[in-house]
Amino acid sequence: MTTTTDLRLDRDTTNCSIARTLEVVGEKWTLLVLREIWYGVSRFSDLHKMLGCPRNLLAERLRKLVEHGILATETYQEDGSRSRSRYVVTAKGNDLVPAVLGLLQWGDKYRADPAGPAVVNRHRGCGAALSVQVRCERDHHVPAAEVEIGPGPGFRTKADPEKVA
Amino acid sequence: MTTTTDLRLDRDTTNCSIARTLEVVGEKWTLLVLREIWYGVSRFSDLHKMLGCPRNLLAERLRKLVEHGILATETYQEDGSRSRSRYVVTAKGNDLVPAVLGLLQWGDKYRADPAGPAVVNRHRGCGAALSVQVRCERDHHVPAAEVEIGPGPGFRTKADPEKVA
DNA sequence: GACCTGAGTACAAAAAGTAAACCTAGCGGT
DNA sequence: ACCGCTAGGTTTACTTTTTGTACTCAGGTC
Repeated sequence: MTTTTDLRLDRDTTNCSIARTLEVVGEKWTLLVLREIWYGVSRFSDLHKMLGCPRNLLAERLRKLVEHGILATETYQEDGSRSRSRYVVTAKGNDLVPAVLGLLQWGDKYRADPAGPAVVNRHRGCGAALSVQVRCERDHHVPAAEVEIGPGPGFRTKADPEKVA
Repeated sequence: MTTTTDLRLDRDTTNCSIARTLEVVGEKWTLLVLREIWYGVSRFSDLHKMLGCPRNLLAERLRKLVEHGILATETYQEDGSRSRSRYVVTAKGNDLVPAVLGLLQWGDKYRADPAGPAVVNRHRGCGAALSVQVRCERDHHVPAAEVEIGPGPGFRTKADPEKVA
């Protein structure tokens, strides 16, 4: 990853999509809660059992994820129990899959268990293993060294934070 | 994302590549430090200026990233100054690009500034815009709904954490 | 009416994050 | 030889989060 324009030092850093995403999912446990729900765990007590995190944090993280529309609650009722609610991932939540699989892929490569990864992801139907890739619109595979960062429409400088590029 | 085998409730969660990755880069500021360095900022004081984070945290995060081989230090010398060190991303660090661009892409989609994103990423040379995608080995584009999770070689159950699948 | 279970809330202690002051080389000027 | 400047950190005192555990609450079973 390199840069041609000098975004370096007078860039206004308040408009950053990475930071904005981390505001929502960057706290401890949040992405692991999502992991469990993707893996099929949906009830509060099961999530707590799997994660081993404090119950109040689990409640808070779930509340925030629901607030942001990443999770939704569904009510369900088992025979001989009262109705309860469970958590499911929305389409907005599913759009986090590439980012999270990116983290998973890095962990598989650099911090793997001696026995190998605990889970593998495949393309349902086709059965082939998955990878997360950076591609350009012309469908070239883009390695990190060929990523070029340039100012976008919302680019601002520190000197003049009103004016957009 | 769905699951066929029941990974749900008796899965041993201690072998997880997502969690392992977050142990290294999941603390506050860490991914933003990497962002700045990818954007071309490399000196301690410049990083501090751009991020506005506490200096001790910046020092600690840099130390941890270097320890894990995600960053490396280089010494350089400007005219009339003593030699100093700056931080550069290693190949191991660059392998985090897909994950971080995944976060950026989500932020661009759901939490964009009214004016648009501050930066855009392009394929150097070709000039086309980038996207992060999940693909299978047969090169199908895989939407979240078609991701199938199954036990991998390091899969263990809670009941019997010794035995791998 | 006593007891169980799922889904939380409440709270004290520990850890992490924050802000600002302080330290420490080397340089260049005098 | 001393002075002050600068880059790159440490230290310290304070605030906020996270942790672990205990408690509540509502509906259903016995």
